[in-house]
Amino acid sequence: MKGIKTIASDGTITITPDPVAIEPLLTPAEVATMFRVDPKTVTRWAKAGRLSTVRTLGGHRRYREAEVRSLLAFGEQKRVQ
Amino acid sequence: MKGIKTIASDGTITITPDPVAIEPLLTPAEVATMFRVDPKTVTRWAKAGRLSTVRTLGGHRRYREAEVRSLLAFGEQKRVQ
DNA sequence: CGTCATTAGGGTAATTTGGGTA
DNA sequence: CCTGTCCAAATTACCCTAATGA
Repeated sequence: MKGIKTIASDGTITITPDPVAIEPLLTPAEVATMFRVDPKTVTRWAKAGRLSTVRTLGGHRRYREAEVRSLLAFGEQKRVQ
Repeated sequence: MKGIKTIASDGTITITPDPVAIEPLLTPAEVATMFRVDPKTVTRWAKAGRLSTVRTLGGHRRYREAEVRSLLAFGEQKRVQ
């Protein structure tokens, strides 16, 4: 069950979007690998406000995949010397 | 229909045929997906009292969707360009 | 009645945080 | 200004078996 549709005993019907599709997140290590930098550097970007973060209840950071990919795509553009 | 139909901003559709509202619950796997952590980590949060839990008669944990979403939003930081 | 994915447990690696420094 | 590294403490991930849920 992926939490798409639930029917309570009282007849309540709840349709919930797939949690996976709501907001794909990346770990610090994954972002670091994508940018070919140290995870610590990614943390500094987050601290500086260059990257938005979602925190786990334990304080670890998670990064939005869409935002990271967008930043990566921008950097991949060829620049004229 | 005698029921009440509500559509949340996140797309969740709730049809309640009775004035009594039933709280939507999430499985450990769903909460883990939303936070991008292991399901066992969600269990640790519950043990530590950081998440309120609803137990099935068999001992499995269920989590309140509203609480999970509010915790996710709380840690969000906006990007400063 | 079985079937199979998920969860609860517990234990042990791996990762992340934060500060300070190069 | 930006990045990599060392450190200790905290958090999270992965391993297993047995039980629960759908």
